[in-house]
Parts: sequence; C-alpha cells; structure tokens
Amino acid sequence: MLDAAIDVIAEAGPAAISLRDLARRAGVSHAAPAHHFGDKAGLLTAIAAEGQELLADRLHEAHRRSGGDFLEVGVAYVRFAVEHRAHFEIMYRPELHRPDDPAVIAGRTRAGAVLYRGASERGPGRSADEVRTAGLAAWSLVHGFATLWIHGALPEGLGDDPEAAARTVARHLGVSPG
Amino acid sequence: MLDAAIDVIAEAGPAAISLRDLARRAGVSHAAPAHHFGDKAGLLTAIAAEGQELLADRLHEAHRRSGGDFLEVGVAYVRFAVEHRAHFEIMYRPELHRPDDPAVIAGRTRAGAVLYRGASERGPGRSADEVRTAGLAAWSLVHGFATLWIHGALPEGLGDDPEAAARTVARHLGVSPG
DNA sequence: TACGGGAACTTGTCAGTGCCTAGTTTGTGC
DNA sequence: GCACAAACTAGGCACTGACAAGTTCCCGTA
Repeated sequence: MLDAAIDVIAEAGPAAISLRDLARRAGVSHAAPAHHFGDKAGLLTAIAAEGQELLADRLHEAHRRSGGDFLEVGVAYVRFAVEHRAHFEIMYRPELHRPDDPAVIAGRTRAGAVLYRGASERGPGRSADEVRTAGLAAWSLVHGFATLWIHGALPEGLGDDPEAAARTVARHLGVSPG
Repeated sequence: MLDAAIDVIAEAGPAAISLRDLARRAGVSHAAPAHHFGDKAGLLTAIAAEGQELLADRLHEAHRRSGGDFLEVGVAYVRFAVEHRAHFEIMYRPELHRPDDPAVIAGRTRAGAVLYRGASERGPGRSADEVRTAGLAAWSLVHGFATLWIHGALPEGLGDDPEAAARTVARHLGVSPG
C-alpha cells in the first residue's frame, strides 16, 4: 500500500494521490486504506516518517563513510531527495501530513543531528553561532539545490547527474566572513 | 478572484484550493472561475505567471538599489517568498500549473536574468563556469532557506525576521575553491 | 473444542469537487 | 433595433475523502 502510494506520488506529485485509487491498485475495497491509516493525512504522515528515517540513515552513512566530510553529507542529502522524491516532497509539505507526529519528529531529530554534527566538525576554531549558521547555510544550499533539481527549475547544461552537479555547486560554500 | 485564491493558498496551502469555494467567496456561480481560467491548472498558471513577474520586479529593484550586491538580491528573493508565499509555492510546483505557459516562461526568464547578472558581477576575474556555478549556489541557498523558512522546518532561535536571518546565513557563501 | 474479541476488510452513503454541456443574461458596436 | 460575443448560470457526471454499520476470519483462552 505504501509502495503504491510512493509510486503514484513520484510520477504525478502528492496532489494526484487518491485513497480510492490506491485501494484499486491493491485490489481491496475503497475504505481499506482509511482503516489502516485513519485518513489521507495519516497515510502521508506514515510516508513522511519513513522518509525522515530513511534520510537520517543516508546522512549517517555518508558521514561515517566520508569521515565527517560535510560536502559528502550534503551530496547524500541531494541523492536522497532525487532517489526518494516522493518521500522528500511529503516530508517538506507540512500541510499534507501531521508534522507533530512522534515518529516524524523522531526521524527529523535524528536527521538534524547528523546535519549539525557535520557542520560543527567543519570548522573547529569558530564560535557556536558561526557553526550554527554555517550548518544552516549548508542545509539551505543542498535543500534548495535538491528542490530546484526535482522540480526541473534549474537551467540546462548541468548534465544528468545530480550528485556531481551538487558537489560542484556546494563547493562554493566558503569560509564565513564573520 | 485571483486575490481570493491567493488568500486561500497562503493560509491553507495549494492543495486546499477549490474553484467552487472561490466562486462562493466571490459570490458567483460555481462554473464562473472555470469560464475565465479554463480549468484549475489555468488559474494556478495565472498565479504562477503573476508571481514570476512580481519576483522579477523585486529582484530587479534590489539589484538596482544595492548597486548590484548579490547578497541583497538573495535577501530580496527570500523576502518575496515570505511575503508572497502563495505565489512562491505555486511557481515551484510545476505539476499544479502549466510551466510551459508563455507568460510563465517570460517572467521566469526575466527573474533568472537578474539572478545571473548578480552572479556574474560578483567575481569579475573568474571563469564563466565558476560564475555560473556560483550563481547556482547562491540561488540554491536562498531558495532552500526560503522554502525551509516557509515550511517551518528551520530550528528555533533564528528570530522572526527572515531577512535578517537570510542575510546572516547567506554570508557563508564564500569564494570558490575551484 | 467452543467461544469471545479484535483486527482486517466490505458495503453503502454523504457532502464536496473538477469538468462538461447547454442555456441565459448583459454589454457593445453597427 | 439588432446581431454578436463575452460573462455567467444551471444541471449533471464521475470522482473524491470521510463516516457508519456490518461481515469475515484468526487467535488466545477456557
């Protein structure tokens, strides 16, 4: 059921999803999805929670494999967004799900921890506030790049490899002037 | 009619909009909106085109007033997103409108020109490719910051002034290492 | 083995929606 | 005065999410 939902969202966007269509695809009655998830927001909340956990896993793994290289964590963020586009879109659309759901909050906290750990390891000699805003800058950059890439808003000529393009662009995150 | 649509989107998101509800608010029959805009996508396309023009105006003005300071153009981008949240959300949701609409393309081209002009004036001694990716980095950063701010995904403690926060964060866009 | 309970699911219904077609009003230029 | 077009209305169709009530089936317990 969740898999079918993710397929639909990935190909037609979150607005195109219908509980009844999912039920048809799964070969069950039209009320079965509501039975499991409560309502439509419940279904999307489940997807958001799954996405947060998945993102946290990916960021954690990238942090470990790269030895704490923040650039690689950012690239992993973009890769997650492109590969799990449906999850990504739902996660950052709080009006479609329940952002105060415990499972969603838990995943978001875990993912956020990796992002901020990467930022704090990046410049050890800087103030706490600098570290914080540097992390926000990096997050903003990769998040913006991912959403622009997904929505096809970026200009042509970047190639078809989002990771390589993200790596190139993210290198422009320089040291802070204070 | 467009104003009513923007109010609804701003307070409940693009998914909550209904042609019939808009008609009720405007005191006309349920088919009147469809008559003017063709269909729902037509209405949202009109909003997207209006938003692109508005964004282009804002960026152009910020570029002029700041003497070409790219940071200020980025801050204007964030300000536009926060102040015209409904327009901004529709503009970057191509599955909800018709991104190939001539009016939309015209506005997008005009807005893009300001963004890239700001980037190219930033470092005159750099290669064309560096200028291009620097512009993309800046755009990604302010776009990401704006969307995260709008969706309430940023951590607390940033205050309630998105422009000041954006200015602080965007300063982390340093020089490119190549 | 009989049974009670609960989870999974079905059936039916309701208000609401987008879109379509046909008809009606209203304003304008000739 | 009138043709014409734009603006709008009225009604219907297939669809949606949500809700209420009933059904099936499995599993632990006596």
